[in-house]
Amino acid sequence: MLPCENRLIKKKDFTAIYSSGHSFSFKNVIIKVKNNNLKVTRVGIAIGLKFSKKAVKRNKIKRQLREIFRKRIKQIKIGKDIIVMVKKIKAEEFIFSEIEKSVQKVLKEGNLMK
RNA sequence: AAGGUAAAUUGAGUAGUCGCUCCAGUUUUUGGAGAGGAAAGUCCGGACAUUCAGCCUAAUCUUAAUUGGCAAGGGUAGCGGGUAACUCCCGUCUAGAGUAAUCUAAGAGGUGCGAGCAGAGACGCUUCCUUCAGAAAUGAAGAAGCACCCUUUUGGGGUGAGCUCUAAUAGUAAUAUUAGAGGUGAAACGGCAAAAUCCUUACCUGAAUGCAAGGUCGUGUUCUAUUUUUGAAUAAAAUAUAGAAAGUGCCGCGCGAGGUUUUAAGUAAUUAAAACCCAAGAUAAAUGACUACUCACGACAAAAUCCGGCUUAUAGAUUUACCUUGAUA
RNA sequence: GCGGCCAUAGUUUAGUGGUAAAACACGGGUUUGUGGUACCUGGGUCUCGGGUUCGAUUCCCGGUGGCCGCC
Repeated sequence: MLPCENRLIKKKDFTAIYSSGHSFSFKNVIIKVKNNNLKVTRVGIAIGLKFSKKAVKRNKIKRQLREIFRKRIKQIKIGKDIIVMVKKIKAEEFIFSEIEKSVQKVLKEGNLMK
């Protein structure tokens, strides 16, 4: 789990990023980014019913994404708001290492790494 | 040994590193706790909260509120019991399925069950009608009284089972068994009731909405209306009250119809007593990742007010009781 | 989370236990030199699985998919 200051919580922030954020994607992972005028990076995760109808699967991918960003939070450029979304995934690709790789690629594409 | 029936338990484990939620301490890292048998579907029933509550009667007065009754609405439907309550559970009767263990059932009465004819009376008979076969005539199918015997032909008679009533015995009761009587003897015996009730009967019951119920504190933003003051000409500022929009803190929120063990009552569901125990409480919402070892190589699936049921999903493992068949003694 | 509703032809709707209906659309045919119009005609697993019933789109139970409301 991420520390409190690195979480993206408020509804306003989400709608702002959805409307005017830059988006990048690789395979099944999509990212939306916007500058905030703070000294921290904030990450929000959006997993809808469309990903899977089962709560277990949705919870699991949320946890895995959080773990990925927790490891990398200090490597990401400061002062960004990020939303992460995931499309439907086949059972074979539903593995931690696979998701980690694709997230890594997306972050490079968006030029977010230090 | 094989096959079957009924039920119960479990739902990978151990060690380490980093990280999350809550609690306690302490003052900057220390200790403890952290998803399920279905947490699910939301199909029922409660607890709890808010709002509403017709008529009569008695209690000094008042009230839905205490007593007794009615109306309206809702529920239940073999019989008996359990429970806070239930469409649940237990026991039992009847009917049906099975060699059996056992399983299934919403199982009161009336009205009703396509149209017409005969008939006292039709859901059944016949005809129309529908479907199938056929070139057609026509035949078959469209729920439902039986078996046997005698006589003999479009019929007549007898016996049994079945039906109704009465009595005795057993049982709290539904009911069962035995005995007797009655008419019927084929067209009136009997079937369907899941329409979850149009009417009746008996019994039970305030109703509606649901924790996004509801309560409370403060902050600050925007808009609208009103009042007062300043001010002056339609504008600005301040104060107070009310409403709306957006966002948010706290309570509700987990010690409870609670668990575990023992004893007692009961065929059982369950109840009573004693001892011990405290076991998630989040709010963009906590359980993940990595490493090592073991095996059966891990199914279905994750709390969101709480509890009792029902229903549906579920890999594998373990246990108990019973039944049938076969073998041996 | 709590509560409610719906599913019938390609689309929009009827259908209160007894042969699945209408409009538009679509396919085929006739008329026409061709097209339109007009006329004739065709196509349903009544969302899926059980149950009650002689008989179910309709009644009951369960699943699947979709939609809506709530400080």
